[in-house]
Amino acid sequence: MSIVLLARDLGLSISTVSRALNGYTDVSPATKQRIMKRAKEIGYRPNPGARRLGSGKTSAIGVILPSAGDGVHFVDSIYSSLLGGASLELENEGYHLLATIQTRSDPVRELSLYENFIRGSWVDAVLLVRTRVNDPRIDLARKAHMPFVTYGRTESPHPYAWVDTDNEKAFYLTTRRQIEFGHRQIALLNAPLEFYFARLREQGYVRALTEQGIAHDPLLMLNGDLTETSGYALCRSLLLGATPPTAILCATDAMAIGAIAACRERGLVVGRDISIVGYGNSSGAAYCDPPLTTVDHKAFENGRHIGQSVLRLLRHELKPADIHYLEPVVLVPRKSDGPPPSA
Amino acid sequence: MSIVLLARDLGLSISTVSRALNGYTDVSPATKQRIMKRAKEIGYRPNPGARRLGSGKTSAIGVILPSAGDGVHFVDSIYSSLLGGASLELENEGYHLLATIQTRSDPVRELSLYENFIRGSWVDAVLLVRTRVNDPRIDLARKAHMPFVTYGRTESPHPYAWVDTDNEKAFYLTTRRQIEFGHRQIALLNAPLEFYFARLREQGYVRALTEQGIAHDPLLMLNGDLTETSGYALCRSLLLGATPPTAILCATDAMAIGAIAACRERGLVVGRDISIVGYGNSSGAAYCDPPLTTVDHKAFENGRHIGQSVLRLLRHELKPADIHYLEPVVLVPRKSDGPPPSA
DNA sequence: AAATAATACAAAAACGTTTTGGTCAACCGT
DNA sequence: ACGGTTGACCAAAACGTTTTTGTATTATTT
Repeated sequence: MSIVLLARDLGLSISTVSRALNGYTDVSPATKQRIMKRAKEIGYRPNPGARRLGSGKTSAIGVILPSAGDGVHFVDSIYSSLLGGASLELENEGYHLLATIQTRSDPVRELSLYENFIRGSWVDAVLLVRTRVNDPRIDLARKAHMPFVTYGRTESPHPYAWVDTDNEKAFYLTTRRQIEFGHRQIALLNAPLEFYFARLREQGYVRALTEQGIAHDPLLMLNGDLTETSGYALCRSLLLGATPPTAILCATDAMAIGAIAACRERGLVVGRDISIVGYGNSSGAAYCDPPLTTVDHKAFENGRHIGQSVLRLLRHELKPADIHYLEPVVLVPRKSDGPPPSA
Repeated sequence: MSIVLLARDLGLSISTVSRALNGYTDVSPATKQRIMKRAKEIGYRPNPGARRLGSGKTSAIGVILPSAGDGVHFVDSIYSSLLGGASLELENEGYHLLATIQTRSDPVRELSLYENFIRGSWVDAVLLVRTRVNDPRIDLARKAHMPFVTYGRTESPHPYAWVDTDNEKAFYLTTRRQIEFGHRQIALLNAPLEFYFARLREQGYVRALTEQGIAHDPLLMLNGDLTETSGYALCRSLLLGATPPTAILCATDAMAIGAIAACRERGLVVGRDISIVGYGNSSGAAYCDPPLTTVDHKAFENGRHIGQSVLRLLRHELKPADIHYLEPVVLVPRKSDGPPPSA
């Protein structure tokens, strides 16, 4: 099965066969054809280990998947779609994803896992998802000269390749929508602000409010993890407060579903007495009661862009500084929001 | 960084260093200590490619993740928890998951992806999840002498290592619960019967009915994919039928949520007018309206068992025939089911 | 005290590629 | 007809481990 046998079988040297298979030009088209044909017949597959040793290339892309929340043992569906898209693009070019699933969110351990991937030369590139405002992973990869693409931006002085969804716009749009409905007390159930996407969402939210001359109220800007449980708890505390909001924007559909449950518990009819908006357009969003107004952020498409970006990086087609993609979001209006009860 | 440099630095031969690092006994404890210490200081990490080439071991475990449904671009959260658990166990021993995410369910492509993993010697073992009644992956792995662990059983004449949840029991219990509530028209919204778990669930369902002298009605046994959309459509068609069921058992919580939406649309109050039961105890199940009665199948725990089983297989501690683990399920009673309206 | 066994280390081969640095012949322009 | 270029191929080195086999030295047995 080895290239040695294949070369012997063809009466050619190992190097010629290797170069033919790797698309070098110093092999005549006829010979190349012959090699390709025989390789397929014989079922030859280069040994990844040997290839790795010979060329230093691993054909693997490393990624560490964050869990959805603290103590929660599953990956946010956003990331599974994202990885699906990336995987699709990468598989086509013979790359595989080397994935570790983090069962608890732990930045320190996450970094050490990436360090292992990078320093141990396990991979040709890494995917950095769910970027933080100051993300040590960026520096780690940069210093090790390991190509990387991030999903989400960060505050780095150096240029880097990123793919992102327009989080700022998304929350600008949903906030504005609530304002136009007549809401003035609009709450934001956000992710922790250490994540850059959370900061962008807050910016979009604040911008919409400011534009309309509404002061943003810190008491209405809460942070939690991305789960239903968190959405429920946060919403509950808001409703029990002195001046409960008339609209609540959530960082994920899951949070929104939790928030809806909290409202229901208080006897509020969501969409009439109070507006709830999600984010992500998850599969469940259309089927909750009422159907959830949300934002489609096209995770799968983003994943494809990430995959393509990695490939361009590895082929040296573009420099990191020239690889940026901001996916536009689309608002998915459904029944969970509307004018405030007073209007 | 190479072992050569490390050996030279220590004034020892490469082989001694290698053997010390790999836990062989023909190195004196003192020397071993010295080597370990220096290796840590110097930050030595064996090159995975070279190790792979030298030993034939890859330190990678291959898995292909199925998407939740047709045309759906995300991984069922069951599998992400499962992989989280497996990953946890495997990382401890220095193994990584080599994962491909299937964005559409395509058994042929799935098989070819596994073939690539196996024949191309990318991995030391594979994880076969969501087994089919007749699963060609089993034969593929067996014939290639590739160690494997399945999640879910199958109809294979040969012994193999498996981990599974007690699907039969789960649906026996939920069906029985409905019968005890007084239901007689109980529908089953199942996964396609090509999946072995779907068959087991049907068996549990039928057993409970038969035990109580109730004939199972083929018209009440429907199959779909595992999404909300499918649950909605299937439930809708049941409700529009001649004799609508008074209770509906669903293969996933997502399907149940879809089913609840369909009931709501018809003006039925779930938990009072009709019973709906899910499966999986997903994070959303507790927050839908009404909170969903479901079955906790401990995907994360199962994943840990899978990881441990793989390790045992690779260490030759146990033979495949001796690795079986059936996780007990626990019913999670909530508010979505109860006595039928007539009672 | 000699024979045997155990211990601790080392030399060298093997793993299967890619890459480097050629060689040789045919073709080119002048 | 001659140096220079190009096209097609090859030999050998390199990659960094593990594994196999070998060899002193020391300990144990009889």
